[in-house]
Amino acid sequence: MFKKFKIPEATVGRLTSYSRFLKEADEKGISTVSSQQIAKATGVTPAQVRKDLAYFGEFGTRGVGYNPRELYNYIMKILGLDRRWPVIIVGAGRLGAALSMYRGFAERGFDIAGIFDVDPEKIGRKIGDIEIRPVEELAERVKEHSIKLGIVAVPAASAQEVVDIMVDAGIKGIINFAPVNVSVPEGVVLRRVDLASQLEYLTFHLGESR
Amino acid sequence: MFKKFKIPEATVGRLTSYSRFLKEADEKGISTVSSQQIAKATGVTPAQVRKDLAYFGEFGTRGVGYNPRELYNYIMKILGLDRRWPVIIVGAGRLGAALSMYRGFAERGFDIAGIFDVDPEKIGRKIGDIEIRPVEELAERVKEHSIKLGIVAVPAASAQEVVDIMVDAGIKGIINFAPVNVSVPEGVVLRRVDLASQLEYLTFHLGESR
DNA sequence: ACAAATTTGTTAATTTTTTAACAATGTCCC
DNA sequence: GGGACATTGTTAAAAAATTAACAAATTTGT
Ligand SMILES: NC(=O)c1ccc[n+]([C@@H]2O[C@H](COP(=O)([O-])OP(=O)(O)OC[C@H]3O[C@@H](n4cnc5c(N)ncnc54)[C@H](O)[C@@H]3O)[C@@H](O)[C@H]2O)c1
Ligand SMILES: NC(=O)c1ccc[n+]([C@@H]2O[C@H](COP(=O)([O-])OP(=O)(O)OC[C@H]3O[C@@H](n4cnc5c(N)ncnc54)[C@H](O)[C@@H]3O)[C@@H](O)[C@H]2O)c1
Repeated sequence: MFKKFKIPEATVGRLTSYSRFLKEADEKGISTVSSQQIAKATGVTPAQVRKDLAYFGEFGTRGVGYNPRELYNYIMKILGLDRRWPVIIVGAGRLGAALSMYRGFAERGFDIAGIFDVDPEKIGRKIGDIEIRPVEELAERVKEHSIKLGIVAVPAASAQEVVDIMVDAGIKGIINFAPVNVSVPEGVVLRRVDLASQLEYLTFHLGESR
Repeated sequence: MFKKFKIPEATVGRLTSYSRFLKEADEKGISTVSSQQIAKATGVTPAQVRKDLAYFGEFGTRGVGYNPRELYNYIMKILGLDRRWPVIIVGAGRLGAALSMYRGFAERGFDIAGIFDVDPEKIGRKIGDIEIRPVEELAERVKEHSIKLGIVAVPAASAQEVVDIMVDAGIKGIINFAPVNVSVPEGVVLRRVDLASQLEYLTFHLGESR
């Protein structure tokens, strides 16, 4: 599709920011934006914006700038968001429930296509209009709907076990919210989100000025 | 305190991982660990572990390794976690509620010291044993308890407004969960956590194999 | 039509981060 | 006590990412 030799990890995150700004600009009826404006709005340098885009092609016009809608569409395609993605969540606790109801996912093309848990108390209940199902049904559902994405929101002690079940079922991309390192086989993309660590980043830097 | 010339941003995140492993090792009664073992458990290279630590001092013994408890204590000190930190949360919605109840924060030294919202329906209710208070009371509470850390869990449209209130009150480190760029003055550390973007990282990489 | 002003895409330079290499130090075993 | 082995701290090399610079393309004003 696009040349994907070696894209800096951070570029992907910035593309998300750019796309959000571009969508807003388009909705305001703006017909051209410069790398300067994109940079200002997203907190990076104009050179960075152009460099990031250059990995994937030429999307602007010299002397003019970019068309927001057009560039937005390109970026969404680069990110793989020119389609909708079903996502399963394992762990219907507080975090799992919050994520299940998060409208921001749907806005970016992600549909919650299943919530699983082991707690008999929770199975059968609904979060929004999705019923919590036992983990035993996970594989069937993943296969039936060719689901590729999963979110792990179970306690740390169960995270690896859940990841293994997901991988066996055919999940190819996983976000793990449990504060523990889990391993996945080649070909499965894993991302850990450690919220306590985010706070620690702050305290580390506050410490600098002591 | 420590020399802090220029520490890679990623180092801070890795220190969190190391510390978690070291705590476990210590609790198992293990008396020495090597950079090799730390690396294996946290998914990095041994050289990386030693380099990360070298920014801050010498914590091991050549030919031997590190004492888990000792190194754990050092790292916690480096991260600024040799004390407890009160944290306020603004936005008592689904995410704010989940975060308020998250035991993982307390385990790392963070205490939820206030939850604020504007919704009259929510003010006065309790999450766990903390009462949701109106945002108007934020400044008073922050000043009274010298609170330095805040979490923003309000809709994107209100994020900047809330950040401004926090900064005015004296908050020095902020985590923003709203999918929007907000700005803070010099001297305030800001971190954005964009969960949709995490999923997009996955779809981007899944796209590679198409 | 042409000069001045913009703004991109791309290449080069710089900076930052990671990885590798190895001398210094310590343990273990005979 | 000495040689084989292990493991750190540190320096050097390599790789990756960011920033800067500038030629090419476009628009605007005269
Ligand atoms: N609550 C937060 O704000 C928050 C923030 C960051 C990280 N986390 C992490 O996310 C995870 C979930 O946190 P939480 O607060 O929602 O916890 P929780 O205890 O409220 O929910 C965990 C859920 O997982 C289910 N579960 C346990 N083992 C399971 C298994 N093997 N298969 C399927 N489901 C299983 C439990 O029944 C429960 O419903 C934890 O690892 C936590 O550290 C939570
Ligand atoms: N729910 C999730 O899992 C999730 C995940 C990632 C990011 N987010 C982001 O976190 C934020 C909160 O999400 P949510 O799902 O909890 O939304 P929510 O609507 O459930 O809660 C938002 C809360 O903020 C309060 N609020 C609004 N304006 C305020 C103001 N000016 N001052 C104080 N409080 C105010 C509202 O009264 C409400 O209680 C959003 O920006 C969302 O995009 C949510």
